[in-house]
Amino acid sequence: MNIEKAINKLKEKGYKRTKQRERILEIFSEQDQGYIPAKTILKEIQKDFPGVSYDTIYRNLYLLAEEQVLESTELDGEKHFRFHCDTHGHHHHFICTGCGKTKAVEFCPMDKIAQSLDGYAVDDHKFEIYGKCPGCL
Amino acid sequence: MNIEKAINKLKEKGYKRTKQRERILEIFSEQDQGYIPAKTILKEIQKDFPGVSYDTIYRNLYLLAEEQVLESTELDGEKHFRFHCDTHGHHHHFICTGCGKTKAVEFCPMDKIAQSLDGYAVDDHKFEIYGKCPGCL
DNA sequence: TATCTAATCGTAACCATTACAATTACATCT
DNA sequence: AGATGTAATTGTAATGGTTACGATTAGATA
Repeated sequence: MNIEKAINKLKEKGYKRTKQRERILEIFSEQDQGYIPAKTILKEIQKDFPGVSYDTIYRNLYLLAEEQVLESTELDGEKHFRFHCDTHGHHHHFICTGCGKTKAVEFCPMDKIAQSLDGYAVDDHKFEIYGKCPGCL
Repeated sequence: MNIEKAINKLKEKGYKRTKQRERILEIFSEQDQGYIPAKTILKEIQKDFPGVSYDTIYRNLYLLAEEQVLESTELDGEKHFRFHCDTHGHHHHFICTGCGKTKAVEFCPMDKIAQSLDGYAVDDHKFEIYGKCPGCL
């Protein structure tokens, strides 16, 4: 997902192109190796837009996640975001607790357990693996 | 895991038996169907110990989790706890977003993906399924 | 350019969690 | 039972991420 594509996706829904929003997308495209905490996004944007507010950061991150441009997870009580991986199908992530970088894991356990949840309505699931990547070992 | 067993486990490590700690364990044994938020534990204990402090609740919950008496997870940015399931082997949970009750899922995806993480050190993993249980549907 | 509305800013509130000094309670030993 | 050592609790405040909102600004469209 490149920036223009994302901006256009928003445009179609009536959302405007703003410098701040563009910058947020830039940050993710510059470093799309792993999940980034909201705090880090804020700090990064402040370099260009010193007066940027929390409202702007969170509103945009949540909007982008809503629109499937980003995907999010919660690590250590902080919300983290990364570009949504739409290059391949549904999958999960190994997340390095050292550097935050992720590695795709092309396996979804849901296929294996569907029948064991008869009578239950499954809305969502989370499968994440935590550890150290080769670079951090 | 009954209360006495848990208390003894702590005793062996030099931790003392206190009324508050006992009450915490009681609460979990009274309602061991699902994850309980820390906030709820606090409220419940306050009925018996009006002056109980945050420190006491969190210290005990974390201690009990550390000692494998409880297990914990984070839902909606809040820490939740439940009795540790030691009656059967390693497994995961379906968690009802309506009532919080859980259902054990006897399948761990880690077995299937071990080989795909060569060179990575896996420390932990999380697999949770969210939805509505039959009772909440 | 006028207008409409989304978006941002500045700031404060919110809320779960964490921290800590002072006090109290538990367990053990004599 | 009383003294002692240490864990545990209390009371309260700080922390930190997130959320909220009125006032202002800036895209987009005609």
